[in-house]
Amino acid sequence: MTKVIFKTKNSFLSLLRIKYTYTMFSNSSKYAIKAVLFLAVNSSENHRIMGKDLAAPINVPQAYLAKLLQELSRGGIISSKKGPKGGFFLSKENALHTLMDVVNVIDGNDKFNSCLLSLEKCNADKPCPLHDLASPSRSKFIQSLNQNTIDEFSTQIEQGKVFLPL
Amino acid sequence: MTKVIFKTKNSFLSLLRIKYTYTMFSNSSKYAIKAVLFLAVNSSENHRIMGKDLAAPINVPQAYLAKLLQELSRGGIISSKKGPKGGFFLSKENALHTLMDVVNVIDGNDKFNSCLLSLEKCNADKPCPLHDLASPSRSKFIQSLNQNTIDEFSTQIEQGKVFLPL
DNA sequence: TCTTAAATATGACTTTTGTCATATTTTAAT
DNA sequence: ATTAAAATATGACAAAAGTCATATTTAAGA
Ligand code: FES
Ligand code: FES
Repeated sequence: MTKVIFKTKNSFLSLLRIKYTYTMFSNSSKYAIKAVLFLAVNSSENHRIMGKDLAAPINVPQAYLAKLLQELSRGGIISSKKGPKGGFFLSKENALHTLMDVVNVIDGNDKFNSCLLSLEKCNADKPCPLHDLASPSRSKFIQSLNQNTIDEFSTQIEQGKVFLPL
Repeated sequence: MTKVIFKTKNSFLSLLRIKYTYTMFSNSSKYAIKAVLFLAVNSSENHRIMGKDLAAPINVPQAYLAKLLQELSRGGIISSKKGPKGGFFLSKENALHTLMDVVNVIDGNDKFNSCLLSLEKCNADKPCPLHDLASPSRSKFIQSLNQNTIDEFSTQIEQGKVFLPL
């Protein structure tokens, strides 16, 4: 028997969210990336966006997002202005960061550099059984997380080549 | 100031283990995969291996591994025999399972089929900004998790093409 | 049959991650 | 100056993942 308790609107909504999938990103990082990219496309120095207006379009719990935005702001990934007419935005310099910078701020550094199975560094000379299956593409993926700027991603979005997910 | 308390030998050892890296596998799944592959190479119907003799060579905490082995056994991924001279082993049929079967038993099903960023299914028609970077290789990887049998992996290990990590 | 060696079941506990709420600080506008 | 609207700091709490320990069950061998 499944027991469900409805406490608040948010906890109800969270039932609809799919959690904990194997994507190498923590939920927090995913949320943060979505927020940053949304800001990249929709905000600017003089068009700031409030936390609560950001939460809905990217489908992230408002209170949780608030916390993430604060971490991103502290980490220099996004900019903000307090008070009335305040909000969050991406400066030109902010947009030069990479997505790896985003996850480093949210989840800490050095999460991507080890073997799929072992505790050692991934090593082509003594590959684990999954190395050849995963490693070439994996390192390419990690490389673009490290190299492509947020600005580049937002250009792709503006050109309609890729889409910002809910 | 870092405060470290040494409680037991195992909790000391666990300090040496690298935890929580972004590899799409949970620690439990990684441990389970290592255990299964080790059994595939080193055990047979009439050469069973005890839990405690398995823990050391694959560098997994003994008590934790015990629990995983029990789940794997219940899930039909590995075989076991109780009592003196008992232990764990892989039958011929066991070895026909895939690594995806292993992680399904340990972490539950349907962990691999969603977009890196969104809650929707990954969708080539409306790709998220990371889709093209990750998806082609990712689906190939997932496909071989689903198709290659444990037997095939163990052959590769026996041929010295790949190695079982600590 | 008794003893002993093994897996099994069960669950307590810890750490990490995810979630939500609230008091404080800053600043624009009146 | 005062007010109100925003971010910020802080932390309580919940859920999931990881870790460890112990009592029970099964079966081999004396
Ligand atoms: S050695 Fe395991 S992924 Fe490279
Ligand atoms: S749409 Fe996001 S990974 Fe495919």
